[in-house]
Amino acid sequence: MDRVTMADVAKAAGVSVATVSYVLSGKRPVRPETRVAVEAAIRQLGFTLNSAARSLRTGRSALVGLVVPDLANPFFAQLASALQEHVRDLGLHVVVCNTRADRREELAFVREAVQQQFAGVVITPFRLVAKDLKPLEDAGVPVVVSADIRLDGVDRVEPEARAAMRAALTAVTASGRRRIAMIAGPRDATGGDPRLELLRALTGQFGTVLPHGMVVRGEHTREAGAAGFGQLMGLRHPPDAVFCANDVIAVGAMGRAEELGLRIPGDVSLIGYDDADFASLVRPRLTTIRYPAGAVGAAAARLLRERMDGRSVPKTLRVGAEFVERESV
Amino acid sequence: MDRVTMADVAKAAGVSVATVSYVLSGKRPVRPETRVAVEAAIRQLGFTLNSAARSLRTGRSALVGLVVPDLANPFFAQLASALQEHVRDLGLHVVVCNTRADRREELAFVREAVQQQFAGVVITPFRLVAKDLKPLEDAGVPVVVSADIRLDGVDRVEPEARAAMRAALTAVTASGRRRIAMIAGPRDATGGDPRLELLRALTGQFGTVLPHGMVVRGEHTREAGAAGFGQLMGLRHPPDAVFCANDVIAVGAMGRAEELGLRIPGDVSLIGYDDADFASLVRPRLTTIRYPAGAVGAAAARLLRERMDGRSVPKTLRVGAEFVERESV
DNA sequence: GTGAAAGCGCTAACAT
DNA sequence: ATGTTAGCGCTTTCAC
Repeated sequence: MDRVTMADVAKAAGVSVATVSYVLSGKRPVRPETRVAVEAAIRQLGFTLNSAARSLRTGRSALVGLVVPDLANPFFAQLASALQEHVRDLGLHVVVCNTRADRREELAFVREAVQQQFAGVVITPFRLVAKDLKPLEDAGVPVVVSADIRLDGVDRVEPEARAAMRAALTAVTASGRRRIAMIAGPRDATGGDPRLELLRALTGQFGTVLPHGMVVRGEHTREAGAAGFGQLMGLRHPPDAVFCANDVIAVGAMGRAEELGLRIPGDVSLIGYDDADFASLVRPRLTTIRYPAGAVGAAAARLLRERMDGRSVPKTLRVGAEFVERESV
Repeated sequence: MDRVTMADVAKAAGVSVATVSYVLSGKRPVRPETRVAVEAAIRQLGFTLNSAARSLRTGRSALVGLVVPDLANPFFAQLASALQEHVRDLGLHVVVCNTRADRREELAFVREAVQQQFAGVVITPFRLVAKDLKPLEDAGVPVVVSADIRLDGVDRVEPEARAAMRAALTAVTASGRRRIAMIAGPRDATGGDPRLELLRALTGQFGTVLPHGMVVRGEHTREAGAAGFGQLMGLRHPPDAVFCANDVIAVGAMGRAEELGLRIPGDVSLIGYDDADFASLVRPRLTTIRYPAGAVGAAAARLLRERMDGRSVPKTLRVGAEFVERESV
């Protein structure tokens, strides 16, 4: 019981392999009766296309790489889920690449994507810069960068978070807080930390500032969140409101607050980012800026498809972020 | 700037393509100096293997499919992460398949795996039965089933949860609870619900029973957890301890308890399963049976590798589950 | 509207 | 220890 090939189908249907191929691809007209015969043969023999052969011939695989710093972070898990769902219709599969925020792993996956002739790559670069993505462009692999950093010449999906951040600041200052701080991502991350930049840009409008001493940095982990929060609270003049680069960090901070006997939001307000699903589960429920992973996945899929359909000018899609007020402010 | 092929490398190194291939694969001895020359040429030309060509030739791709009911469930996200990490060393990539517990999607992915000649498949079947996996075996694709259900003839990784469940029951009965209930998975899920069977088998030893009326069923979602809990609490004689088929369900139940004004564990004990990372985040902290996703991923990778190395008799690996006592009992 | 045939870049006999 | 070569199954040009 060997593999069924197009040749088998062709023989069974009394046509040439070329015709079988064209019936499948629709790339040239086929007489209805021929089509029917071929389709019958396909069904009868249980033929399925060999994608390795197709890839070899066309120079493109049916794989989309998803490169993220932490697949276990619910935000990225949901992104993976959504992306997969959306590229399925295009007959594509999602290959996940967990880089653990490590630059070498990111680079390794970029190389893999070229080697495997991926149909596309969706990446949230963490320590990669624009030119690291160059090999992909050179190889003609469509790239979508999902991050709120400015990167030229590539398709991007980024949050539209200004209004949400403003709303957050409004809520924070309305509850009398003035000493704003942030637990941001690592200094050496790609693009610094755009969420920090946004916060900084906006604080001025609220009669406050975000002095350097009020910004601590770390990885996007609970541990870093705890450490950062501890650091902040050890200051001579500790903050009364702490923004976090994402919800994972915020949850770490919340844990440390409890250990320190600090009440949230009584003693200090805490604001997350992403609205990961545990955000509404922790106590107090985390007030956060929702960046919908599902919508991001959908946007990335759209960008990818447009590229594959021939668009050649870079495009960026904005996904709306939204202030979600719960109990931590 | 065309793609660099083995032929280019061979020419540059002054050898044949076969030699280049053998240098790469190590499948036959090569003189050191030859090897060096080839490696130099590879580096210099920036050659990378075309995996489509290799796959076409060998009849095997470098892809491992991970088929799960819900990629957004932290347990499966971590499994994906761990699996990827472990198969990387084998030069394999992980293709994720989110089936949303839908039998048709599960079947579709099994077909895909055959068509794409996957190097292996790790699957947590939800509505698939043994014979649905047959096409994979026929195609010679190594399969690892990750589930606590008995399936013959395939490699499996399953939890060793008896002791943990006994510990849970001990804790529950020690706090005076006797009216045990369970929110289990759907009746039509593959293998029924083994976690329910385990609980049922053990309750007898604790001087209690698990009558049919005390078992409600639903999907592995928060909504189903909430609904199931509500149903249980609407009983004439409601339970004073509720086991859940996983943590997602438990969290749903916890939410409904709050809406109902029921205190946990004051009025009713709640026990989860998995120890997803939000389990320690909810309040009260969820007491649960930890099934370590990372270890499951590692075990699956090991099984896969052994198969690829030639083992032909099915094998099952057990991963220890552990009772984690927190605040909900 | 259909067919014949040339490869895509590898691997693995089968030589030597 | 190395080289030659057939062919994996498809897509697509060129011919009819």
